[in-house]
Amino acid sequence: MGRPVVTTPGEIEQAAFRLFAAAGFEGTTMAAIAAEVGVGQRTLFRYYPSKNDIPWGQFDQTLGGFRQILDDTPDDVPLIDAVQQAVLRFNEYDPDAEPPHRDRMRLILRTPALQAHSVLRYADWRAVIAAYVARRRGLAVDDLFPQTVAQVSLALALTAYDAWLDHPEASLAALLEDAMGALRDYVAG
Amino acid sequence: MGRPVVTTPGEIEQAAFRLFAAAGFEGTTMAAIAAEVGVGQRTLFRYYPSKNDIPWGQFDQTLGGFRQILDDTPDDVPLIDAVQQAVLRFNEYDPDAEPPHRDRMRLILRTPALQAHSVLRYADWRAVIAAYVARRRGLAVDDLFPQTVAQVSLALALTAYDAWLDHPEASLAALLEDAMGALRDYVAG
DNA sequence: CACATTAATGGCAGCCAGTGCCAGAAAGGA
DNA sequence: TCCTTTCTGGCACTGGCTGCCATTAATGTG
Repeated sequence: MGRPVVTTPGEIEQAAFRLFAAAGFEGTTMAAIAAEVGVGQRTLFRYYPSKNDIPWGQFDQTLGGFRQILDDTPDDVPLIDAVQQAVLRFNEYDPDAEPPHRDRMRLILRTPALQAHSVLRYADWRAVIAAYVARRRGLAVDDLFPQTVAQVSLALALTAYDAWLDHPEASLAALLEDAMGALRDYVAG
Repeated sequence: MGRPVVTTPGEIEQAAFRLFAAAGFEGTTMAAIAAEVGVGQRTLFRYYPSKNDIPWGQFDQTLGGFRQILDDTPDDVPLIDAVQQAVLRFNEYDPDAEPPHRDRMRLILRTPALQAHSVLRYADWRAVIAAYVARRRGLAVDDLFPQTVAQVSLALALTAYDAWLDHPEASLAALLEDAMGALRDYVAG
């Protein structure tokens, strides 16, 4: 029971993106978003801990799915393929869900304040990979190997995403493969 | 000519680190730092564009040296070795300069606000690597290969630094090598 | 020796994100 | 009807940061 909620994270997100599109991220104040939603500014901060978190939406909850994808992978799949495939599948979207996803990622990857804030979000994403790699190899999560794989996986994903923003005609999946290919070339010499 | 300056970036840095050590980064206000230096708060912001930039000190100027190291590398050195060696040399410090360097890096890598802010600084560092790789391979800086190498190099450096904070007995150089070794293992399968 | 010119200082007012506090609103249950 | 629960939103406040501008302290120049 108790007083019913007056809005939803989704509603806030939509209102916010509307304003971001019009005035940019920096040019949009929390007061303006609150007004657009028709809610008190104080309430806004109960739905999103910071302005920087709004573009990320429900990212945290999707990490469970990411973990699931990895756990569903048979252990006889080579580690690098397991991780690579999981990253690919985690970033698959319906064709009609792609344009908004791209807008969201453009905002996140090209707005300095969000670019900075993102590393705090990526940390959880990396932890999922590190935990999986540690289990597969019988290591501790903090060991150098799992940590390296997690960091490198993020590096590849970021590179692919960034290229995707400049080349919308290419598929994100293909770019992720290309980035992995570049890494193999680099290491092979 | 004109009015002489009343302080230096170095003096500010020292005062700031003194306060950070006592009250933590978040617990130290710009007003407190200004008072410690004996300077107006407004002046502080002319020396450092933001509180987050103080721990980075003169990092920007060191990038010239990084570029130099790469440019001085003979082109017949395999690309991966050239980059790896440059990263190693860029992070070499006198034995007596190491403890403060470690404190600085601990602050940067373990304080969320600084961790976030750092990506904006890393961007310049990555650009140095990307530019070098692009030249060596006759590619554009924006191409996937140079960007991937730059991102991955940063991933390795961050992994090594993070491990270094937990294992002061190990040398940073050794950890960088280990991270590279982990990457080779990972890619080799 | 005045007197410009130049360049840095620092105070002040103000913006914006974010927080603690608390009174009040709106639901369900006894 | 009253009580409990839960969410709301206003208010005051902190802290980073900026624009504006008068002031200060140097270095020329006549």
